[in-house]
Amino acid sequence: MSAKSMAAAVPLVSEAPARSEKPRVRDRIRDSAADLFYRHGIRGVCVDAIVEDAGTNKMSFYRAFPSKDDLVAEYLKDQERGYWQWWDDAVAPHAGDARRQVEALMQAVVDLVKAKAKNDCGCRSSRGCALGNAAVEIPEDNDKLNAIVHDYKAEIRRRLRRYAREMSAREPDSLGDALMLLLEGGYYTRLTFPNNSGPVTSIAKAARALIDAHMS
Amino acid sequence: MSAKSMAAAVPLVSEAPARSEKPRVRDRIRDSAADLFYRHGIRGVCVDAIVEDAGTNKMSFYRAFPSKDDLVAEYLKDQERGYWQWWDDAVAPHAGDARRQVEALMQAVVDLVKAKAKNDCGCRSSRGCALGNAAVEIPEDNDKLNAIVHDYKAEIRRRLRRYAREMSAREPDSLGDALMLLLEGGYYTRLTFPNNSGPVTSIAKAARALIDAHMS
DNA sequence: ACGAGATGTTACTGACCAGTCACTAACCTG
DNA sequence: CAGGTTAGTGACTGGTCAGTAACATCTCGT
Repeated sequence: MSAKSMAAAVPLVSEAPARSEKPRVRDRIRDSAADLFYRHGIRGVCVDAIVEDAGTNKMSFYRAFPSKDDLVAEYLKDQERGYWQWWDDAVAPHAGDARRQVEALMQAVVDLVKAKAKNDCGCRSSRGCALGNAAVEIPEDNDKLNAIVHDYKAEIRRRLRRYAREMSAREPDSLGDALMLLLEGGYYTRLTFPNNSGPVTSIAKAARALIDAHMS
Repeated sequence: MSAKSMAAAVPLVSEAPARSEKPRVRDRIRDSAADLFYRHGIRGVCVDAIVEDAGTNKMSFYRAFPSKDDLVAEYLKDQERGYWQWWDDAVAPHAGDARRQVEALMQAVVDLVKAKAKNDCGCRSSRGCALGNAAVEIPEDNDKLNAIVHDYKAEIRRRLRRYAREMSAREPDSLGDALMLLLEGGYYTRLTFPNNSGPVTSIAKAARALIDAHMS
């Protein structure tokens, strides 16, 4: 946790580079979990599979996380953080121009889909939205996890409605919601159209048409 | 399966109506499974829970279904059949007018959302699309179940593109795909906006705007 | 009333899975 | 080098779950 221990992870002298510096167990677990949860679903991945993938063991897991659910919560929050990072990067070049920001966002979705696999920004896309998919699996009485997903989706809605307002659209809330439907539909359909030819490839064009319709 | 056994389910004379004719075990299992799978997800419902809800026992279950997976396959196909029924009913009043058919379909989605709970046609909506949600849970190596979901989504896409073509839209495939994104987004967001105020309430308006944009 | 097919009961197997325990080994820091 | 921290091992508990076996009962058409 301390700055000192962080520095210690960096080799002071060049050493046998056979295997790069092994990160802390906790981080390896998080990385493995992110990968496995995303690909196989949360209920489809057991703790043993995670620790095996992370090259560690169950005791180290439970020393780092009180329970599997706590790891899931961290996974969801990590995915959310990464998503907002990706979002902000996509819209940053057009600050002050809400319309261009939305268009850049939608184009970024298309680019993500057309990218080979996991790309630099750490965003996975081949199975759509990690948080949305989690909503299918989280039991309804799990308030903690459901709240994470709900807050995240509510923030998406809030942002898109704000863009619509900023571009002075007619009925900005309707436009914002419509854009959200496109976006969510894009993620959802990735589950069954994992190739680069699914309906999501039309999302940028559709968004432009929708915006035009609200800019009389 | 035979016509004779079907007829036997219909009482020939009026009889004690205390409890309506108890359907065959197999059908009760299917009904319970449909309800539980939809509400809690497929991996979240065990065989014991299904047979208890159906008022039967595990042996009768395995006499009627070779495995849980076979029940899941039937569940998915049942849901699909019910969905097309609902779809066809929604568009039937506007046969020959593709644009009105799409508009009626989207309005039917809104109506479904605004309906209190499960409605007459047997369509459930509070947790979105049963088939789409299943796609989150089905392991990638389960070709049989994945094929069911894929074919279903491909048919949605095919139909919407056909409507777009029939209404002589510009770039009909793009319009069809855009409509599909709206539709799928509507289902997906139902998971996290289960009330009647989610983005899906804007779907009919959004669809009209999109169609307009393709009808210059 | 009878037989056959449909259904129920109980108990079981084997696999999986979350979480724990006692103990050991490596490593960093002072 | 001492003592704390971090990580690894293997065995274990208690629970869940899919699927099966043997046997008992019910129902319905004839």
